[in-house]
Amino acid sequence: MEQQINVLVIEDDNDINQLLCRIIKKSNYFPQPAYSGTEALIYLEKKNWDLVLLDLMLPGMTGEEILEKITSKDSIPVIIISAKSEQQTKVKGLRSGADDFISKPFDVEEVSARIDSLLRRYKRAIEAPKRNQVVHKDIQLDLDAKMVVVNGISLTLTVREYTILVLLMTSPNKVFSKSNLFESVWNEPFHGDDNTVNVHMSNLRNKLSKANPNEEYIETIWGMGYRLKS
Amino acid sequence: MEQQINVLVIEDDNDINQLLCRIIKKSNYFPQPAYSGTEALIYLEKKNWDLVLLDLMLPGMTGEEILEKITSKDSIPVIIISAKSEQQTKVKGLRSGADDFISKPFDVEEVSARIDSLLRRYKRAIEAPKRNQVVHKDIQLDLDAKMVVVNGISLTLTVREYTILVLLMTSPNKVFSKSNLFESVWNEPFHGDDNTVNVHMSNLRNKLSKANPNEEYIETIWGMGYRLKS
DNA sequence: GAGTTTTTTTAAGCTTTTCTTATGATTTAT
DNA sequence: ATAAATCATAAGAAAAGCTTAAAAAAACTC
Repeated sequence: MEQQINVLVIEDDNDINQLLCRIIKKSNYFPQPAYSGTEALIYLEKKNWDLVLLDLMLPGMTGEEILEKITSKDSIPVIIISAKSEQQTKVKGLRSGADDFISKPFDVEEVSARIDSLLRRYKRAIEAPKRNQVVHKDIQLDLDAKMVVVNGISLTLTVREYTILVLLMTSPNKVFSKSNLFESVWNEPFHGDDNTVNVHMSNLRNKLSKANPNEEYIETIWGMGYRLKS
Repeated sequence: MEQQINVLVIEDDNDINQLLCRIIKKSNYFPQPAYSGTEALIYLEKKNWDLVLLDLMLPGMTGEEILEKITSKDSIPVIIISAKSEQQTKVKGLRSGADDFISKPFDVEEVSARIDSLLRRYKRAIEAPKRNQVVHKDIQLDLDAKMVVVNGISLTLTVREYTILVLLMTSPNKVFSKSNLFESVWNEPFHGDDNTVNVHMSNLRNKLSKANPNEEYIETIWGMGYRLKS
């Protein structure tokens, strides 16, 4: 479920507005043109915007006023796009809360790159920190919560079972010999005639198949060890 | 306790580097000059930087390589400051992860404004999740007042109990091992056979359940640690 | 420095997990 | 086909981990 990214383009010149909208659409964002300050305000109220492109010379309301409205309320990223190219205007714009300032005439590629760059940083900011998850078939393994969900059912595994499952799931194709497994999970050398690993495997399989009887997750490779069944 | 803001200035020209450092100092940030790519890498390892100013033409290592190193690891904001002013270079820089691109010769005020603007957004990003109120079930935790209210009843916790509760509540899903907990709360290495954490947990649970006998807040994950019960 | 509070240690009882053992099943080799 | 090797599973003993109370030690308070 991808979130759509909305960009408000506030620019009275029809051609330039269209051009900007085209740039935005090409990057797979969703542009909304606004041709006056007052129109812009209506849109600003209505939606949650991810980015505003703002011309400074506008009918109805100056760009500076709009900028103030935006920055006083939210922290929506703003890029000013303006024909006023004096240093003073630039500095003032940036200091009043704009994130970038592009002078007209602008280079299409640069505008696109600056939009992407700003959204990249903004998205990183609002994105919830990603969960540390590993998935195989319908097994979901959360490494922070140390939680295992199979077929929608939450399992309570013991440490050994959990550690074995993590090991298998982080190398889904590898065959783990008993020696392998033992030394990784127990952190001590393996002495051949040991049934311990087998028992834990059996218990783990048992719990997994109780959560989903129609699926096999762990494969026995005779004489070699175990592996996730793919 | 104000956090100092560190800015790494990677620029081989001595005069320009000094000028940039002066701009930064004037805004009350802490500049660190680096005069080559290799020198920059050393600094990058050593500290947590809030911003990097990066010249593209460098001895030892190109700016592009440094940019890649930075963006591949962290998300430190980067402003490129370069004499290469072709559109292509700009776009490429921005697309490879830079947040801004300033062409030489630059205007001092504009550089300063762009630095402030970027840091403004960056700080907002990292400070946003730092709320002073944390809530879980009917536990309200005020980090400023260091007060805990459960079920409407104010609790008096000891420092240890309080710190443990804060830790649990700031990562509601995470399982904290005793080692985890001990090292976070006590700030010293954990030696396995220690019952201290257990005792504090018991006391904390005791106080919590006195405030609300009908609710369980802390879950024991056998052999793994503790976690907030959700 | 005596009294109070907090923290740590100790120890006993309890719960859960782990390991061992035993037996039966399955696969491979001859 | 039969023996040998390897694996699966159940059950119970042993070990490890957790809880809690209470005492000892340490850290504050006045």
